[in-house]
Amino acid sequence: MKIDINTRKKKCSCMSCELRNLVFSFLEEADVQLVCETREEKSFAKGEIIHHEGDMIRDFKYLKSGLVKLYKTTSEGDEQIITITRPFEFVSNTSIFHEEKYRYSLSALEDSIVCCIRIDLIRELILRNGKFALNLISVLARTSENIISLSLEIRKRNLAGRIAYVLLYFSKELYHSRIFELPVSRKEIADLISMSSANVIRTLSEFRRDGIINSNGRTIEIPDMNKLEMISMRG
Amino acid sequence: MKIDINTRKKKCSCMSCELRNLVFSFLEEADVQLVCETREEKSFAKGEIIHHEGDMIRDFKYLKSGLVKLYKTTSEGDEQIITITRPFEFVSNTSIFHEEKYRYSLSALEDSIVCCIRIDLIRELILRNGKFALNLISVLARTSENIISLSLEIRKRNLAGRIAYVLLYFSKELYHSRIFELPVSRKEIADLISMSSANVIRTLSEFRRDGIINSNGRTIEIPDMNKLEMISMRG
DNA sequence: CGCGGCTTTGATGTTCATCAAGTAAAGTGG
DNA sequence: CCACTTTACTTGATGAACATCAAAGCCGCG
Repeated sequence: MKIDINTRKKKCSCMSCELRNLVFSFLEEADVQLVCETREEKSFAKGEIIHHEGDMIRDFKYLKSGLVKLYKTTSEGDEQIITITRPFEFVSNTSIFHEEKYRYSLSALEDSIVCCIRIDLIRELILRNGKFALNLISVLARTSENIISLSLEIRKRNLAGRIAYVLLYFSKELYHSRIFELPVSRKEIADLISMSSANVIRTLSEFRRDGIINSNGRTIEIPDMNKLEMISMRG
Repeated sequence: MKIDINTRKKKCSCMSCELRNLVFSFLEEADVQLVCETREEKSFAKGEIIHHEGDMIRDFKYLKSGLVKLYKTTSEGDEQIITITRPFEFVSNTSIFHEEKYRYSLSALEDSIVCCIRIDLIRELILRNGKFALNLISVLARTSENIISLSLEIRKRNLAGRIAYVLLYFSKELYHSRIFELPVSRKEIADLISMSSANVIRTLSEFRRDGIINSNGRTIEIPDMNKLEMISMRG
């Protein structure tokens, strides 16, 4: 599905937005109105970059729909993927409150809609609404904790364990299904778990040969969760 | 230096505390007084555990002096060190605002003093003081970003690069000196960079043989920063 | 002074990266 | 729409990097 550049900015009602409960649950009606009027909703097609590391931070962004990856490009030019997240889990790069520029890049793995609210407005709301501030701290903390936790889970495993972990993550956390379409290339899995793409492919092939998964291109089926969980645990 | 258990709780004036500027710069005098009256200052000897993962969270903690490590114990029983920090950089595990129990353990690498403020009081201050909240968000975000950044720096390097990076971190960030005492065992370095302790030792020996460092037990001297930086960059 | 933990070094084998070569798939331009 | 180009994927072979195991020395502590 291609997205026309003219549809980049559109409006809907914030009052009924399902995400209002996540971040803006403690705002009064008037403030919700204020947010609603000044915000911009932007659509990004699969593969598009939402922001680059080094870009000036102007907006507080959260994901309304789609799937994104947060990543950093090393000086050698390869990507380190920090996290892959969906709406309701992802809010924003936490550096927005203490830095001028983004540390990490963000791009869309699926067609995505991002809601952008001026960071100045968020600051203002924090200043005058304690409940909003307290809730926001909690949401931001959760986002960071998820990233840290993911990194710990990955770094303690070997190649097979990492891949099993990632497949289970996609299956259980993102798609809630035993069958799903991988939203990423083999290379991107490699960039997420810090292994070579050749070995990611090899391991997926071995899983297929051993009946741990059925796969066809990016379609993955997990016939027996327990087997994969065993590999994830002992790897 | 041994610390008597009776000195665990002591008081000093918060008004003049150098850390007031970091976290409590936007409190009014009366609130600083309130914090000062209810807080507890606890001393921990080198090696003591400040809290275990799984402990109930009651306090907002920050480090007044000393050096601590934040870590997680895996189901196999080995430690993954998340970060090693000093005062002025470290504030607290960010899970305090959205979880009941600590996710990670914290222990003292050097004799340390931790200032403990009831989390309820911090919440109250957030609710009624927007500037305090905004500043706190910024400090918490910085803490998380440092952890994420460290993990990215480590995971993109090989063994020698990781060790060079860690030595430079100790030298430049923690001790601001070309000569310093390692605050951690070889095994703890291994737990920080996710490598085996035997290979950490081997690499340090090689660095010594090659004149990259001079070392005697835990004393490390870096005769030529550039050499180590070269290894850190290309590794 | 003897015990246990940390450190050190060597030998061995496993794991993983790299290189290369080929195939499939997907976009691109005429 | 087809030929072309590019990118993603796949597999095997090779070697480098790293873990593991083992034995010995050192040090601090009770």
